[in-house]
Amino acid sequence: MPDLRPPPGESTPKRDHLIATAFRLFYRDGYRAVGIDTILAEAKLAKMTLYHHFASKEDLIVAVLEQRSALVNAKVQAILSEAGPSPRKRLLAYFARYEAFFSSKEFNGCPFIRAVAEYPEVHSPVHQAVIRHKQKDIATLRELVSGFGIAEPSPVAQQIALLIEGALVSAHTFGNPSVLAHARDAALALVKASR
Amino acid sequence: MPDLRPPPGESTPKRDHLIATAFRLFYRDGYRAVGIDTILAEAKLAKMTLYHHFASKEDLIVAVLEQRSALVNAKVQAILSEAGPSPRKRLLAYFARYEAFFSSKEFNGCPFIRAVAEYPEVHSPVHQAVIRHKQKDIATLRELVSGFGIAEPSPVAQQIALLIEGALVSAHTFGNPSVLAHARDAALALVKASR
DNA sequence: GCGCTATTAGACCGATCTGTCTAATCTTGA
DNA sequence: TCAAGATTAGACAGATCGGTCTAATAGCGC
Repeated sequence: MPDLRPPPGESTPKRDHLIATAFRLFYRDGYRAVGIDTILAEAKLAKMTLYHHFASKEDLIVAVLEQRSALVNAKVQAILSEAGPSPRKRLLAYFARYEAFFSSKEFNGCPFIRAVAEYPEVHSPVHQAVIRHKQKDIATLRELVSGFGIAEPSPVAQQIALLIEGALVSAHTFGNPSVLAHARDAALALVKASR
Repeated sequence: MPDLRPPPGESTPKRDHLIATAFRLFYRDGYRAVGIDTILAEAKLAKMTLYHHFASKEDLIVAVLEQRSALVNAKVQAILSEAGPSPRKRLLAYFARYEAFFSSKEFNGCPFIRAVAEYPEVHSPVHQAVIRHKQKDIATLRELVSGFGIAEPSPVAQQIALLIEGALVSAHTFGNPSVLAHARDAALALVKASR
């Protein structure tokens, strides 16, 4: 009878399906624009199933972002590990992944940046989930940059992070994935200039 | 009796007050998160006054963005004209303006980027208004960069535009205005590298 | 087979949403 | 002075929102 909520983050088929469906709709239309009824209709699940796995819509959004973050990080690490040891090749592989993302027909900007736009307060759990993800992003970039043997990799990693954030936003705004090439060129120039 | 809508864009006191109030609330909480009833209560205006001046909430949002775009452009042009002819000083003045913006207590990211996040479809009138604004932004940057006598100013202007977009997003995400310094340093490095 | 839990469909709640309508009032220029 | 347009307050509509609740059912370990 208790119908207690299972421990958060534990993967179950229904929960995963809910998260996947929610992400697709949130990413296409926006977090506030999509109601839970729409998600449930699309996922063909009952309302109580959602509230069995998640405390609230906001809680679902956080879970969506965390799952997405894990997925993205795993993909990036896989790509980097098969890119070999050359720092230049690794950086280019990193950019090549974004190129594929930008050119996919589902591309609709960065789901994390859009979440911050809709939950602007820094203390919001949604905003905090984005911060956690973007911090990992920067850590990866710092590791990438330090491969070049630069004395202080952090500032350069920060700069490249800005270029990528800008490219994500700009590609979405203009509906044009080609801006990523500018980000890549600038990143290579910055690495070269700091050696 | 007809109560026809006045020509769009024509400035009247009530209309201006409505736009100013709407911008403040939209920028603080988000476009979908703020209802028209909230705006009207804050502006102390009646509902029919809003629908006398604007066809819909979306129409109001477009007007808000257009007014903001005009305001920002005027401010930038004023700052550039008092910065004198030195291209380096002009670029630094341009960045200094962002620094003031980032550090203001009202700073909550870029209202245009946040509008695109909430109206992701490129054909949406809101999205289109953002595109118009960002195109002017890039034109200003191109003019700024061409002052350095670079052979092809466009790519460099594009790269700096990405850095600024990234800084806007990143400062909001992390609640930390200091990222702008990284953008400025990278911009200077890119200009230097392309000469 | 039994019993526990997850899941189901859907009614229901109170709040909120955008937008329309009315009817009275204020403002202002001819 | 008077008529036309602008503005008012607020009721109202119809839809949707997130979330709760019930009662029946489905699935599964023992």
